[in-house]
Amino acid sequence: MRISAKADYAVRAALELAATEEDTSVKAEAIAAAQGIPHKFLEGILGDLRRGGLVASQRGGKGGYRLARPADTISIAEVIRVVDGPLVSVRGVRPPELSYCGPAESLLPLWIAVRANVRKILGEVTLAEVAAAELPGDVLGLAEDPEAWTNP
Amino acid sequence: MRISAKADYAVRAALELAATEEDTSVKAEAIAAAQGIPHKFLEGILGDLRRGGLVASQRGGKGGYRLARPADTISIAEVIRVVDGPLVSVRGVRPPELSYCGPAESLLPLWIAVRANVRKILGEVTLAEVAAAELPGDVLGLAEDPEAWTNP
DNA sequence: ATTTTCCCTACTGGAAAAATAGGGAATGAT
DNA sequence: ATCATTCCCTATTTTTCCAGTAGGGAAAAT
Repeated sequence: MRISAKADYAVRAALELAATEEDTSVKAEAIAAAQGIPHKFLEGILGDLRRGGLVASQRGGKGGYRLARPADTISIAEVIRVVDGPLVSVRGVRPPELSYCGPAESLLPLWIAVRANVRKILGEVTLAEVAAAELPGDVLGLAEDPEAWTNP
Repeated sequence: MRISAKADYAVRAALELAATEEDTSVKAEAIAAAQGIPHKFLEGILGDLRRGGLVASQRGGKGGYRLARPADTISIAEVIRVVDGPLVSVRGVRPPELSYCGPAESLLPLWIAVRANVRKILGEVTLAEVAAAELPGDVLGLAEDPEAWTNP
């Protein structure tokens, strides 16, 4: 299960915007520099976010990007979906479109359960919370377990 | 977050073996036919599983594959790790190797939490449970929620 | 008018995923 | 001993998608 560079970059860019005062715009170049993201690649991502209705843009001298909605109303899941499509997929298709037979039949509910669990986390955490380093209690609980940081 | 064809195939192949009586071997071709997996591709995957110590093989006329350990001691996570490496990665690297700065700093514990949650499910569910269509209670609970089956 | 910045299209290089091909080595049956 | 079967290994192909690049056009401010 791999999270793409695009999704990672998109979330980080959105976090930079979330950390800015409302109604001030940030230039793509500034975001790129702050987060170490290739400038032109980031421009494409910001375009996706704009078309997805998550950010607004302004051209010209004092131009730049800002969030289209308050940071505490945008979940991490939303950001990822806008740039990457479905949050979880198996062989490129969404779990509900899969069909298994024989002893593999219960694999479908298993993938569904995994997806539900991922959704629960990424869907409840907002840009505001991550930017302020104030993750919800249940998420913090998971992340604080030292076991969660060990490798295999 | 995408689960590869290889991981999906590997789990399904392992489930076919789990559904067989112990100490009887199944030919690669039979598994391929039962699950609709390209034969030669599957042979490579079975080779990985063997080198990973999850299946044993036998050549010749009555040859084939069987699980190297009881099906209730092999988790889905183990199968995926053997063929695909790390269960969860961001831009190809494991979460603990990542480093974020500025407002993105709390992104790391978030990915860790996601990974912990995925591990909890795929690490506790065994081949025996899936093959017998008897998922653990907590997993079933997640999968039974109708909300979990809706698309976005 | 000029500078700045977003915006759009195309495209490229490369890696990884998915699958194929062909033959060598072990095993069991005849 | 021979033969069919099946796993085993290496290499190659084909495809797809990811990540990044390039160049210029359109809007806005100064």
